[in-house]
This record gives sequence, C-alpha cells and structure tokens, in this order.
Amino acid sequence: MASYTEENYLKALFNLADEKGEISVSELSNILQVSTPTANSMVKNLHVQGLVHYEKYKPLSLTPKGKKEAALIIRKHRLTEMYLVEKMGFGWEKVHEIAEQIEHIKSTAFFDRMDELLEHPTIDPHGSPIPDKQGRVVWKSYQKLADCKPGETVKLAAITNSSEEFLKFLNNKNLSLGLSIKVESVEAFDGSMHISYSKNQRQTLSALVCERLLIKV
Amino acid sequence: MASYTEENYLKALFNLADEKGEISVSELSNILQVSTPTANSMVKNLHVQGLVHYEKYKPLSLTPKGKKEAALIIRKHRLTEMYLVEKMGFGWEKVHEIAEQIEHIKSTAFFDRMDELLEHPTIDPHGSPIPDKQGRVVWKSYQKLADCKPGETVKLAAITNSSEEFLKFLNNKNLSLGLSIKVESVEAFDGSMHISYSKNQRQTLSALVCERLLIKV
DNA sequence: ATAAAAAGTTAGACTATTCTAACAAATAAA
DNA sequence: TTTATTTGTTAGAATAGTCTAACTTTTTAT
Repeated sequence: MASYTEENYLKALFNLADEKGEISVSELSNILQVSTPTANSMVKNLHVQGLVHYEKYKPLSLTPKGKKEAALIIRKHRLTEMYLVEKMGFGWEKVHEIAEQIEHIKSTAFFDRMDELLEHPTIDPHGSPIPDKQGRVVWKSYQKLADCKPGETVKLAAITNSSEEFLKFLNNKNLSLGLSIKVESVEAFDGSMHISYSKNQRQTLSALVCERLLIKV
Repeated sequence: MASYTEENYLKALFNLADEKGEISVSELSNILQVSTPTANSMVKNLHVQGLVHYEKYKPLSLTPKGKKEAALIIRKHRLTEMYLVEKMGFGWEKVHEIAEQIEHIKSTAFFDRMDELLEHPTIDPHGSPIPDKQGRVVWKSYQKLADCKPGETVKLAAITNSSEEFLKFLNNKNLSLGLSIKVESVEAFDGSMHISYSKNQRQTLSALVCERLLIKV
C-alpha cells in the first residue's frame, strides 16, 4: 500500500494530468514543494511499482493502476470536503486543508459512512466530480463563463483552482454554486464581464476570474 | 511541533502513566510494537525536547509540558471517538482504530467544531474523560464492579482496556454505559459475579471482566 | 544551426525512524 | 551473596524521503 508521501505524489500527478495533458518532473516538484531530484527519484519509485509510466526525459503519466489509486485518494478527499461542508458546517474555503490530511486515513468504513450520510454525492463543494468506489471519474462537460456571450443566462456549476483566496473572493461577491448568472456585457478590451444575479446584484469580473468559473446552460 | 511518531510515544507514555504509576522502556516498546533500543532512543529525543524526564536505568515520566501535549492528543482521540459514535453512527467497538489516525490531524478548527457539535462532551464512548483545551483531565473516581457486594445496585460508568474484543463481548451481553446493574451474588471461589439488569437479563461475569467494569453508585 | 537557457538526471549526503548484535546495570533467585 | 535473568543501553546499519552540487539532455532563441 502506498505511503502518505506516495499518495501525495499520485494525487498531484492525477490533478496535473487533469489540468494540463502532459506532466513534467518540474511541475510535479513545484506542486509538492520539493526539489526536482526528489520528485525524480520518487517518480522512479512509483514507476517500479507500476504506478507511473516513466522514460528518461519524457513526460510522465499514470498507469491505469496508478490512475485508480490516485482516483481513490481523490475520492476520499472530495467526500471529506463534502462532509465538512454539509455535515459540519464549514465554509467551502476552509475544507481543502483539512481534507488534505483526512484523505490519508486508512479506513474504508469511515469513508463509506460519510458517503452514506451524504447520500452518495457525485460532486464536491467546488463542483469537482467525486470518483466512485472503483476509481471511475466522470467530468461533466462544463463551459467556462469566459466563453459565454452577452445576454446568456447560465448556472454556476463548478470552479477550477479552488484556492482559499479565490473562494473568499467569491464569498465576498455572494457567488456560490447553483447560482443563475446573466451576462450583461463583455469588455472587448480586456475580456472582463459585467454580470447580474440574485436580487439586483451586479458585478464586474476579470477575464481571469471568468476563466475559472465553469457553468452549465 | 511533535511528529506523528513522537505523538504516538507521548500518548503511550500518558496512557501507561494512567494505568501503572511507573513507566519502563520495555512496556513502552511493547505498546508501540517497536524494539527496546528504538523506544530508548526516542525517549532520549523526547527528553532533549523537554517532554520526558529521563535518567539512565530509571523509570520514565512525562514533564508537565509533555503531559499537556499528550493530553491534547488524547483530547483529539476521545473527541473523535465520541463524534464517530454520536454523529456517524459507529459502534463503540469500531471507533478506536479510526480515532487512532484522526487524532494526528493538525487543525484545531476541525476538533473545535466536533466539540461544538457534540456540545462539549466530558467523556468518550468508553467513559474515559476528555481532556479540556488546556490539557487538564479530571478522572471521575469510579469503583470497580469487582469491589461491589452482593445486593448492591450500581451504574456502569466506564470501562478500562477497551479493546474491540472486550467491547464486542459486552455488546453480546447487552451491557452498555449508564446501565443499572444489581449484584446478585459473588462466587467466593473465583470472584465471578452473578448480576441482573434491564428486563430480566441475568449473566455471570468472570472476575477479570468485573475488574474492567467501572461503576458509580 | 549553434549557443544559451531550461529541464532532467546522477551522485552523494543528511535526518528520522527503525532494526540487530553486543554489552552493562539492576533485579530476582538460588 | 553470588549467579542468573531481565531490563536498559550503546554501536552500527538499513530505509524512506529529502537536500545540494555537478552534469546531461532537450528546448529555445538568436
């Protein structure tokens, strides 16, 4: 069974593969805040265990086995986040740090019980899918708010890069998942958007923010 | 801050000090399932950190600082056990293993929230006291069932040595905390007790079991 | 197309935690 | 009280995960 550290590498590899297609050793080392030689030697270790495809100087990828192990850790992480929000009353900006630790707990009963109490949720508090018990993940095909046209009304479905700062920013603007948003206009100049939502709320969102907001129609 | 391993040593030292007065290196190594030299070197390390009183060939003890750190870990453990039973519906025989891992989570907010949701419990599901935020512990002065006389009616208040096997044994006999028990008779021969409780339940308990059941009048 | 920069790799060392083997001190038994 | 046994300690080594320094390969830019 994978160690605490190995689990963190697997998870990072999985998340990086989701964001970018290809994974480099330096990106990995960056995410995990270790030196490149450290990441390099761990990648070799995971390779020997059949969890990572590795060839010198080539981009990294997870094997099916590695992908499954990683997905199961992420399942634990996202179930935990959901539990912390739904059952313990934490704000969605607080839960990542705590889940980061709880995800390493070795007790299937514990996570099964969470799953049950939450009635088998399929997404976490940030709209990311919760992998199932077999490690299968279904990403709903969301669009970015940034790609919407003026006049469109859409629902906020998920966010990417859910750092505490970004989540606090959304809190301040009363933006939460499920919210209906109307795109009033778009600045051709910098891609910032004027939106309206709820009762008379109006905001201007920078293109960077709009890139991170995923919506459905 | 203490590492995962150091925390386990502190906790073991605290629990041993509770049970026996004096702590030896070999008891410690036994509890933690490591060799005596391993325990020995860790004890020295904790001594350097001012957490353990250590003199060659002398019994071990925690310093006030070590006692406080240990109590705070045990607080997290017992709060977790209570939460798992009360809020997640686990049986009292299942929670030790899970709490053993969760107690190492570094998030005061997480445990504070548990404490709040449980409305500041003072005992865990096995009747052991939950140390307060300052690391203070108040052991209620319970008697052993073994010391009761025939005819006495007492309340089951806590159990010592709460291993999964013992707890399952109690489950099978429908014995749980808070229960009123009447001592019908005691075998002079081996100290086993005949007791009655609930609606017409009668059982014979061995002296060993009676030693482990703590009661109040 | 070659030089400069960036990314990846190897070598060697350090720390924390663990072990076994060998030895020393304290305790128990004859 | 002297010996035997148990307990505690020291020494030395192994492993996982980390680092820096030095070197190689690949990529980028002139």
